[in-house]
Amino acid sequence: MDQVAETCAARGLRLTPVRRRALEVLLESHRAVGAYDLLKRLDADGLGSQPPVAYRALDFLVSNGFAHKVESLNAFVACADPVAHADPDQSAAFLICRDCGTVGESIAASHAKSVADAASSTGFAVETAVVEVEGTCQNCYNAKAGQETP
Amino acid sequence: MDQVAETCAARGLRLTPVRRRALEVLLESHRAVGAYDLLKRLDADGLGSQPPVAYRALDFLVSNGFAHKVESLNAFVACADPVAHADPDQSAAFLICRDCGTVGESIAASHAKSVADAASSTGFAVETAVVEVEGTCQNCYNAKAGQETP
DNA sequence: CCTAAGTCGCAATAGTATAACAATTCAAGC
DNA sequence: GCTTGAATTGTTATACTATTGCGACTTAGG
Repeated sequence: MDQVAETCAARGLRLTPVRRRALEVLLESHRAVGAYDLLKRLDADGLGSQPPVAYRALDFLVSNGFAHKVESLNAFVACADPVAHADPDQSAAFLICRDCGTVGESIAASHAKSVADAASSTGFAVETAVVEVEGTCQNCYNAKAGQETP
Repeated sequence: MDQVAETCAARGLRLTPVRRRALEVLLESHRAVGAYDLLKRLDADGLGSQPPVAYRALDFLVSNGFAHKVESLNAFVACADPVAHADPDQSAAFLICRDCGTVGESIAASHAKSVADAASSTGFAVETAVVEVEGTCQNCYNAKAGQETP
């Protein structure tokens, strides 16, 4: 959060109350947040109640690399390392747990990059790469294994 | 198309008129097709006019590995090789051109697989992997290069 | 036959996202 | 301070994507 504030200052971006609060919400919930869930939170804080409020804040965060959209959930997460993703619209890779809903940005860069490289080598000019893996995280997997015939 | 018909017969799946026509539409347009675009086509053929008609057909095609959903477009494409994707919900990788809209299933298997493997090695139980690269395909890239200062 | 699973037709509704435009705020230069 | 232009916000309306629920019907298998 402080990182982001600094980055904004450095780049002359305006981290307005709505945008700041939106990022806080994403950071607090370690899962993907839908635009309308975010909107509820913003509305509760008196920061606006109409869809464009949420979408504009999210657009800002995403296009400046502070958050990502998880396409397969139609939802958004805070970026794990805003500084590394200095470039807007940079690629990331996500592990999405279907049981607990957490979204990890773990295997990230290397694989997103290798995919992008492979695409480039076929003459395709890459703009963004989306890599999303859905399944069960280790915690939930263990938990389920423990439950069977208890 | 014939392949799919055979596969359905072999697996005891019912390739009904709506489903067959839906697959034809996907195959004919070498781009991603939205559910409502598909619905228009089906309606024109008197095969139904309500959203569930399209979504049910698409569900059938996707869950049997005859088509894929392109998450970043909220649209669907026919699977390039239905037989290879014998497993339902199998992974694929797409190259999506922002200029001409074509969706290629090119760099596919190897990368989707390596991503899935990497996830597995961290203890994550993979169910599906989504790999989508957006950018400009070679054709469009060359076309644009030719256009500059004509 | 008959029955159970799968499919279809239809109506309603839920969820996601954008367009358009007026009003306001802000930072910077004069 | 004042002006000006760009960015941001407020608001309304609307478009697009997707699912739920239920009753009717078809179909394969007993």
